[in-house]
Amino acid sequence: MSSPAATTSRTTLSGEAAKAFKRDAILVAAVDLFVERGFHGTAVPEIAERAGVGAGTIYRYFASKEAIVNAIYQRYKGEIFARIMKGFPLEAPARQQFHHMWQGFAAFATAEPKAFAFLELHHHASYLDAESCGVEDRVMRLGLGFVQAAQARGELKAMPAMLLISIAIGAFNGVMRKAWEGHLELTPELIAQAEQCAWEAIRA
Amino acid sequence: MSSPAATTSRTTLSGEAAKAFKRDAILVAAVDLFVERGFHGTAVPEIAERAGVGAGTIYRYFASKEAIVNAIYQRYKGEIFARIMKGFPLEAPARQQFHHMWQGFAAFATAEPKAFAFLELHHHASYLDAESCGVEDRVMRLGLGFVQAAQARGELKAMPAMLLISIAIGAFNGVMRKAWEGHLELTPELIAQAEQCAWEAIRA
DNA sequence: CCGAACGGAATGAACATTCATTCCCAATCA
DNA sequence: TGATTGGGAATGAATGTTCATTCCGTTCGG
Repeated sequence: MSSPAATTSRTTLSGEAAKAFKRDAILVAAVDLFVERGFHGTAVPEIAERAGVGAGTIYRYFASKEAIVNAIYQRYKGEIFARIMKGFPLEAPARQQFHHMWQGFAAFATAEPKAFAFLELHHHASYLDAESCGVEDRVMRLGLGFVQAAQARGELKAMPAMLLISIAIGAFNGVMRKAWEGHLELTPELIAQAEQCAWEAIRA
Repeated sequence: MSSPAATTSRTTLSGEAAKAFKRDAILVAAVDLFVERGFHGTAVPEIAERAGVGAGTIYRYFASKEAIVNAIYQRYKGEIFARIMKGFPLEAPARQQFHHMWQGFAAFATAEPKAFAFLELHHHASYLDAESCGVEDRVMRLGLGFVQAAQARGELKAMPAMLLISIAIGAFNGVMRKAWEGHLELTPELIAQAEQCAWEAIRA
């Protein structure tokens, strides 16, 4: 991200790009394997092989296996958060805010199913560091605020805000999981139907 | 369960009981650790220590680490299935059937939170054998039948049956997860509120 | 006393990480 | 221009550790 006028005056751009590309290849390979076999079930040399690099190369980009899993977590959690925030209808009725969130999550889960599965499966795992957990916390606090505001306006059920959130997120995850397992085909129509169901679960 | 008039005519009850007890201790210890650290993250000697037996003893009761995880899966999946089937209101309206299922799941998840978390986390993992996956399939097929019957009666939304199931199960899991994380206190009232929400998600 | 059950050290395989070496390429020089 | 070279990047075999499983001397119930 930063471009320090470092040691060499005019750095080779192609070199920088190649570096970012390789780092990406490692992360993508790791996501695949972590989803398929879990963190402890995946060997670092396996990640290297799938990424098309040597085992030692991994350690030029990441300090440890844990650093990889945390980098993945923060990258995709950040990506999904940015997608939700972008164009969020701050002043709109709850139904519209809910629509924006649901479709945002669905767009992400459809575009990057592996990444979404990863975030699901590695939620609150012991190898996630404080930074990773902090990301999750901030997202949650933000959501709580919107739910409570909507409840005050009488647009959502008068139940614990956390309950409504857990039901909506849970319903979304449930649908995505069944789709991932091949029991459900993720068409735009199905996503819209699911959205309507979830809304009816939490609306006043 | 079965009492075959086997090899020894009158077997020593205390010995048999002690054996079952020790087997149980191993399974309970394994559930705890698998939930905390995952399958690959748990060492067999750790299981032995928590169960209060020697590492070698484990292999007198289970052929391998995989056999342990499958025994756990099948035991608790069977337990939860039996609980749901027991007294299921076969001829009642869908709302009542839903109530029975929701409360049955909730009773299980409250009584055995670790076991419920285990079933959640180890869903469709690569170390589950055909038998374990079969259990899951049969439960699902049964549920599908009830949902489709209720849809035919116009009591549930006219959407893909699998969608309604995934939303209801997902909502339940979402609530349990947040409770597990300490963000929600599982009182009977909260469970009832969640039930009402989930019902409104799927009812016609 | 006997045989089965037990415990825990022993074993061999697999793993995360390191490091001595090779490779690549851009800048330099003849 | 074409050969040379310096240094960062990449590599994969080597390392020390950890793990699932086995083995055998000991214990215990009957």
